[in-house]
Amino acid sequence: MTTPEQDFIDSPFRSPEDRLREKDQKREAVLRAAVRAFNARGFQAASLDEVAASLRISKPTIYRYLGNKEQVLLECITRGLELLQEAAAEAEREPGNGLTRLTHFLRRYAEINMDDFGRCVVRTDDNVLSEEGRAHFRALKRRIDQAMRDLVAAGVADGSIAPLDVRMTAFTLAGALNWPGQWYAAQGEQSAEALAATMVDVLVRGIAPRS
Amino acid sequence: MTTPEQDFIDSPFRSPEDRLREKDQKREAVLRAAVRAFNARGFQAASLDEVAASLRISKPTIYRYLGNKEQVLLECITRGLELLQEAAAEAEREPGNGLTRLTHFLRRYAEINMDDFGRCVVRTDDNVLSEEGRAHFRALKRRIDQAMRDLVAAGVADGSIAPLDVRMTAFTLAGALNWPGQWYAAQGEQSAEALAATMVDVLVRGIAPRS
DNA sequence: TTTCTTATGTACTCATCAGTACGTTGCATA
DNA sequence: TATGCAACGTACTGATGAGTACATAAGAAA
Repeated sequence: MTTPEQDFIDSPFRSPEDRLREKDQKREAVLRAAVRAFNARGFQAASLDEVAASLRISKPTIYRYLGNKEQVLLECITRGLELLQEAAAEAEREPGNGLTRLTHFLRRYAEINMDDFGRCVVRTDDNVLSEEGRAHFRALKRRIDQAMRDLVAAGVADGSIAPLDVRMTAFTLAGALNWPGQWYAAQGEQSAEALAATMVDVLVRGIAPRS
Repeated sequence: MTTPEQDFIDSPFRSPEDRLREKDQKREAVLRAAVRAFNARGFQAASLDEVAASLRISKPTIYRYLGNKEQVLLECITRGLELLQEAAAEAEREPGNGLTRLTHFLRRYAEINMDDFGRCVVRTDDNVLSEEGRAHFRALKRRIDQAMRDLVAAGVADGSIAPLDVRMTAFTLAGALNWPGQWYAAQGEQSAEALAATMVDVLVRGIAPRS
């Protein structure tokens, strides 16, 4: 953005950089199609032939851009977990007390779980992965879990959160906000943001009336 | 139990009633083995050969006692949903205000979701089922969902629950309490009952401190 | 023009299962 | 004793799908 760029007309002749960008876009498209298929029919049931067909390409092309089926899944999962990681980092940087920061994080957490890659994280069961894949997956999830616990602990420490068991509280919150990933189909009614906000509100205030 | 019964020695010769009872027990054992396999590896990944091997029988024997693979799953799911249905009926009969009854139900709900058949309900995704299976499954789930909403609505009506959106609240509660089914492996630390009670407590009171 | 590389498709192999045909054994009944 | 039926197991069929070998086409480079 610092140097002025000349406008070229849309040419069928691609420069080396164009080729690279195209390659990236194709990789991205494959990932997108795969995560949709995985979410819609489950990892095991979704076939790579299916994914390929949805892009009107052939299966070996998928193998060109990503490795085997598990690697496709791992990439999807990693994407989702990176989004969560960013959200956690953001929450930690934020001003305000523990509860405020946690609330922000929870909202983002819920929203991400309704996004394609986030849903994939929530819907993927450990045991479809190889030993190494599982270890990788679990390590990343543990970091998110730890971030959630840290925020809860901070809130408990500064008094903005009730003196609850940190582990169990984080588990309960995460569970509640993971669930939409199993259900949300973007079919509408409410936007993901609105749904997330409402759920977080229920969790923060509880269902018992406040005097 | 009204007529006195003679004590027989354990004989290898079975009466017709014994045969029937044995048949039932075998059917039960198959179901148990199947639900464990489904929960452990997922419906699609778990093979009936596997289930059969775990009982040291052959696959056709499974087909003798239950129909095809989907019917085995449907039976497991139905079992779990029947447990939930009973819990709902019980909660409705109970004395006390809406919140009290809901709280009881939520605890049972969570406990059932950590039991074999309950876990199966939570972990089974619609889309592995046939059209009819899916319809059956959804209808049963809808009844549970409705019972949960009714209890929330009753609590809102009698003032024992804060004036929240009934649908979203039920969804949030159910989501939070479904989640342990994805994780709980009976490995211990806490009993299912203790875990359920703690989670319900967090949900009822919320995480924000009460003055 | 020849050759190398990149991108892609066709057409396989091989493994895994769901589901089944059919045999066997043993008890029960006629 | 003959016949029927209940309770299994062995050994298949057929489908599906992951992963691969190899051909091909088209541009880039030499």
